[in-house]
Amino acid sequence: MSRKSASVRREEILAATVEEIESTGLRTLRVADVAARLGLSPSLVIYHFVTKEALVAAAFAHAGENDLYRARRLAATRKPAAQRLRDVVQWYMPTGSTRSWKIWIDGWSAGLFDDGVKSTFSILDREWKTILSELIVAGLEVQEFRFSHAREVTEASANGPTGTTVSEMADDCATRILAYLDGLAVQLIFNPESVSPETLSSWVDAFVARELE
Amino acid sequence: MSRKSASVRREEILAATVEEIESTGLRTLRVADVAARLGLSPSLVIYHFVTKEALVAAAFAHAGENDLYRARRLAATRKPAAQRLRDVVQWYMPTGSTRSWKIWIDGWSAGLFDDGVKSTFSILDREWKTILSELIVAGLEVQEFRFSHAREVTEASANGPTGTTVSEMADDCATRILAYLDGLAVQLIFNPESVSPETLSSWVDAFVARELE
DNA sequence: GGTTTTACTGAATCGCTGTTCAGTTAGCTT
DNA sequence: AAGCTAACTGAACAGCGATTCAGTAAAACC
Repeated sequence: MSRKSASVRREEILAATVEEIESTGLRTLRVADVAARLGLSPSLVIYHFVTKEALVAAAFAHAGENDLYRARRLAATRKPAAQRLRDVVQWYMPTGSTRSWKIWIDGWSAGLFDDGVKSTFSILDREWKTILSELIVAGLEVQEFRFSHAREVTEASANGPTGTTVSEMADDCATRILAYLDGLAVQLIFNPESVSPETLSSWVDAFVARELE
Repeated sequence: MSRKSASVRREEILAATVEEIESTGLRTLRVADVAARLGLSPSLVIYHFVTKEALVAAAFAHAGENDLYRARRLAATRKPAAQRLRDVVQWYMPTGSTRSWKIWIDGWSAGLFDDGVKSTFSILDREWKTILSELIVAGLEVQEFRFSHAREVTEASANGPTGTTVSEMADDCATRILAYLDGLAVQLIFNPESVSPETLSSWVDAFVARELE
């Protein structure tokens, strides 16, 4: 039987874990199933990750970083900022299969009462916000975006008109966009008949346009 | 030891289950803990609900119906439609404690791979949409709301301009509002430092205003 | 007051699954 | 080629927790 270096095996196991979570969910995740998926013994999984809890936490971080990696590449193109923003948003969206989204909903649930997972999600979320926020700022600088609306919203809030920098406003804007995307993903899973992927996509476009017109 | 009628006991057990889920989450929910919360034997819980899975499903439906009941009352006031819409939206929002929201995130996760729970959530979601949708239609009739924006969005979508009734448009509008609320709730839980309840509230107001200006 | 129904319990069961551990062997080093 | 390190396995363990079941006693009913 072929042996592999620890780092390679760990990667394989993480990938298998992610697949397993996506296909059957966290509730019924068994270490044995992850191992079986690779034709390995359950002991090996524990050998590499010490505990199931740690395995799960690592798997979420792994999946999250993968998505982020792709997003960062999309954000680093030479296209105009507006287009790059669109690309990144499209990538975040549950366009094709809702399958890949299920893992995040499962992850939220796990994060509710597990501080390790929770902080992983906080971090991933902030990374996404940073990507979007920077794209927004970039677009503002080249005047692809206005910001009329966001400014108005921010000034109406309790913060008061002073002390809100452009980047803070962009952060908030990113937060709103991501929130909308998350919420729509949930809708897509629980009421797929009421929202088709296409309408969903157009709604998101409209939302972004309203934020940055 | 005091005995109670089956229906009363069931209610008690459901309430206790909801509390238990809210405080420690679904992952670690044990029948024994629910029973202990009421000073009863675990066997009794099973006696009434046959299986843990059924108990959990019933608990979600129970909690959901409770929230809906309150929402319907808020929607049936004599206030102007705009105000009632506000009230219902505020009630849906995670204003005070995020605690009550955790159960829904847990519920989504459970619904991902449990068709019983999933359909419960579909139903609850449709109920919420109906409430909002009817309020929107009511507001339109009295011309408290315009609908300029929503019309424009709908016509831009793949459906084509024909065949979209007012009530369909209101439904879609409700879907978008609920999605935004769901997404913001998730944000509030995983990045409470980046969004205060107040700003969140103002964002929602702005969103609704944009939809119905 | 007796009988039946039905809420309720305690203890035992039983399956499941994460984890341990003693041992095996592939593959690198020298 | 010998030896060491580290990946890997199989079988056993262990604990948890849902479910069962035989039995108890409140109510409800007559």
